[in-house]
Amino acid sequence: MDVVSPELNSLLPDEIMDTEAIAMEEELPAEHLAAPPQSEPEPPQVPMETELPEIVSLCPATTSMQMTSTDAQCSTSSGTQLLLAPSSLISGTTTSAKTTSPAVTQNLPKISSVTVPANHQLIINKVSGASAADGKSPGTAVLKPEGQKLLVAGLSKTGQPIMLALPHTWNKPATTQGTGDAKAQPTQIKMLTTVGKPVIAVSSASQLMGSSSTLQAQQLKTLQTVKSVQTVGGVGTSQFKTIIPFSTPPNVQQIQVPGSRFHYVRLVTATTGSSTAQSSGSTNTNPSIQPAKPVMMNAAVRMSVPIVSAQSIKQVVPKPLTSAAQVVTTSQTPQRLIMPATHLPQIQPNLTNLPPGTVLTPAHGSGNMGYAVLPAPYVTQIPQSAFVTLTSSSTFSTATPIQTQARLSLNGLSTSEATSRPRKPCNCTRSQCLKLYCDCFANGEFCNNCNCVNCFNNLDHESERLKAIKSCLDRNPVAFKPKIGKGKEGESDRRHSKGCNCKKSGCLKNYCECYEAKIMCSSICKCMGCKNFEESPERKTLMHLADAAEVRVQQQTAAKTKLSSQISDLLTRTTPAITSGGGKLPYTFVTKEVAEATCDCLLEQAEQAELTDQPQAVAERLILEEFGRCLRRIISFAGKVKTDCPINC
DNA sequence: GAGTTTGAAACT
DNA sequence: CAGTTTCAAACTC
Repeated sequence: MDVVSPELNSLLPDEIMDTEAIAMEEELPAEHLAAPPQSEPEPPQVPMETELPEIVSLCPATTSMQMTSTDAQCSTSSGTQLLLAPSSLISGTTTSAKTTSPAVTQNLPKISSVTVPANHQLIINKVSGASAADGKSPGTAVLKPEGQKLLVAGLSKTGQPIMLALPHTWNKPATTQGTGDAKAQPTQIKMLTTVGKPVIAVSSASQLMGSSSTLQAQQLKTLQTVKSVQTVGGVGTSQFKTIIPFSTPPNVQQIQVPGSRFHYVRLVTATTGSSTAQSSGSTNTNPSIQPAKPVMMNAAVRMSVPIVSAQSIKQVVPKPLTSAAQVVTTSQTPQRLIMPATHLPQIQPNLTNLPPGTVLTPAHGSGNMGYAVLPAPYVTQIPQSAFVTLTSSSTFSTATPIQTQARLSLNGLSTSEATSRPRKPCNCTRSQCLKLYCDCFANGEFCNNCNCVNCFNNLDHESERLKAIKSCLDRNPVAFKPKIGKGKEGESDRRHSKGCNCKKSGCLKNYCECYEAKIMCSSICKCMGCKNFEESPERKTLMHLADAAEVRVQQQTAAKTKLSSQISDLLTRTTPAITSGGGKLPYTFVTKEVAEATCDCLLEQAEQAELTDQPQAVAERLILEEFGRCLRRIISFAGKVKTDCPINC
């Protein structure tokens, strides 16, 4: 299957390919492709992943606000409810409408009907003129050619909104195809739903918003957690890339590489009408024009980002994005974006002030797109206070002022992982950390504080890294997917996706990926002499030992913590008594002269004791008492010095 | 810390 | 797809 259309390939870094969606589609059994009754329970199929390929997207608020009527929807084969609008775009075919959430349906136009094929693909063809519902293309909803916007939204069974917003330009052929003909090359929007998971596709902000581009920033308030979406692309192609438009201009797009944990942020300049994205399935003959466009999105900021209801989307209050930096936040997530609109001359010098590793990719052709690709782990690795200034050299030649300082606080899984469970530093020496041997690379993270040699797994070597990612994905499209995921129903909750291949370790050492993941080997393992199964006495023994060791470690840690706390408390309580005005005493108060004077005092005391024929014990006591007095005098003097000289001198 | 063992990844 | 090599982590001493 052609995963990435030529136009998106030209638009995005090479490595941005959706393996997860591919796998997802491949994993979907046939029964899931058939349309079940709406009331049918959730299909049992569970993707072999623990990390749900949810997607964070920013859905333009005005997309739904532009809608004027209500209740346009249909259902997918998986039971997902879809909402299609506006009705003027669609002339009906077969699928019956279903009721959906008022939050979603409000302000949406009615449509007569639309067909969602049993393969979970919603195909909307733009056909000029009258209805195309001539039966020649079953399962196809027909768009009118006016370039109108289409919103596909709905609710999953869990009530989460599913939205697909399309720019009006989507029903034009992609500019990247050059000779594309809108009529001959109908736009197809392929929507892949995943069992029980909401789907969101977000259109290009610039395309959607038109003159309302200033509203884009507010749209950032909407964060959607999404399962899988494929959008854009032409006939026979599937797009699984994720670009989430933030605004225009500038546009900030999150790009998710499904199957991996790379999160990208792309800042894109405004696209003009001439360079507006046009989707088509035909070949890309003009890659220079690359507008922001909606693409497949996936996960990784996943899990922790809650789904925002369609109502929330509509409640976003448009507010012009002016020169002042705006902090766009969502009440439901800590994610935010600061986007000051500053004029070009002020920006260009900032190119030299970018944080290390920031990648600026020259704009293509038309020059209206410049972007930076920042893997989210990098975002999480840089200080939160760091601002990333992104722009494009070619952008400077345009009339559109661009300066985007984006501070992304991705509060997703990767962030928490990065902060709470920092990856063990790698020690790669020969792989340049660009092969899956490297744990950092394999987990989609940059090397950070590692001990590697000749490391290329950083933004200084972004091009090499991207090539390596692509190479890995070529070899194995799911190379960046978690290996440990859910097994089939009735099996263990977690299991290795490929199974191990151990021969000598008995699968009871960390050489074994199953054992390392603290899971038992399964039927798909090809190991020899496996002892990593439920009833294995060796395994039980090891588990007990490991548990005991863990308890010991925890106890030791607790003891250390308690001791440290006690010491700290003691110092806190005693410090005021030995200081003057708080703070530390001058650290140079024990000078050579002071020490000599102290020793003289002690010797004098010793001589006194000797002269008076005191017993040794008494002599020692007298000396110690003298020492105590000396110390008190020293401390007292030091305190006075500190008072006279606030700076430690 | 150096050397060995191990199995996944990469290569052929 | 199987066999071999490479690689880095796990392990041992």
